Amino acid sequence: MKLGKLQLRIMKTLWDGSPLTVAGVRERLDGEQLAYTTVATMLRKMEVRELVRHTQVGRTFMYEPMIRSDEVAKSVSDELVEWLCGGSITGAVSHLLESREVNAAELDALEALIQKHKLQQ
Amino acid sequence: MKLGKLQLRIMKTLWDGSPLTVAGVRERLDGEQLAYTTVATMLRKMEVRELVRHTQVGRTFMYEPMIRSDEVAKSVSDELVEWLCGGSITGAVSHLLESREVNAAELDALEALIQKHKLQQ
DNA sequence: GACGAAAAACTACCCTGGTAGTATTACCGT
DNA sequence: ACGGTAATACTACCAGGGTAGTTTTTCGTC
Repeated sequence: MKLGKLQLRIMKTLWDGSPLTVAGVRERLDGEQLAYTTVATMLRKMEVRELVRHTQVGRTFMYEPMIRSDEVAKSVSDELVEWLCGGSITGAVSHLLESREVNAAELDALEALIQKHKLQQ
Repeated sequence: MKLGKLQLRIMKTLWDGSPLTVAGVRERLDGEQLAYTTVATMLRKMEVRELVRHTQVGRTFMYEPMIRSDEVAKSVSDELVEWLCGGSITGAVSHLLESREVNAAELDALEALIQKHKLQQ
């Protein structure tokens, strides 16, 4: 999948509510304001890669996402897990836990999460 | 931090044991064989970015990593967690669990992992 | 029908990763 | 001292992300 930073920001904007015009995407984008043409150019490039598609209303393009956020989340987290520790989930989670502060409440939440998954099996 | 694919492969090679010559890195690299000059060029580029450094022995360069693997792991996983779910660890782990098959043994391992962290607090 | 605003199209750059060919340098063995 | 080998240096190229200016089209309004 492999999205750039701006591409992801745009996708998030579209996932948040679409279809949107270029101007609509631009004004809803988080962070610094970009030139209109920057957003338009990026959307065109993303359409070539089939990340988004547009339909025309009058002379205006309405953009919509063509991939779901969970697909991207999966592919990115797959990549990370592969990257970080050769595909082992426990390895990945271990890394996550080691490398930052996790308070007791979060640990409890994680425990509950695992219990839930155990039941589902 | 932001390493490319080849850059990561090279870093892993160096983390695995350094210093190494260009030839040493090349032959230890996983995956397909690359041209000698490709590896050398990449190492030079990486030195500019201070990912590696070299010392000279005779006319030969010995390369060493300048960043630790856990620094990279942290920065990458930070980015992912931010990316995926705005910084929530449980959210990230939830994504990991949802998006792939996790067997009972792994769930047990995860549980143990969390217990261990609970004790450490 | 002319004009202005807004939209898209086109074009141009820069940067970095990746890949590798060619040139140069330096050492070593005979 | 010379030739070969192996090392680095230099150069070039492609792709894709990111940024934005300029040009063209089109539509609505006076």
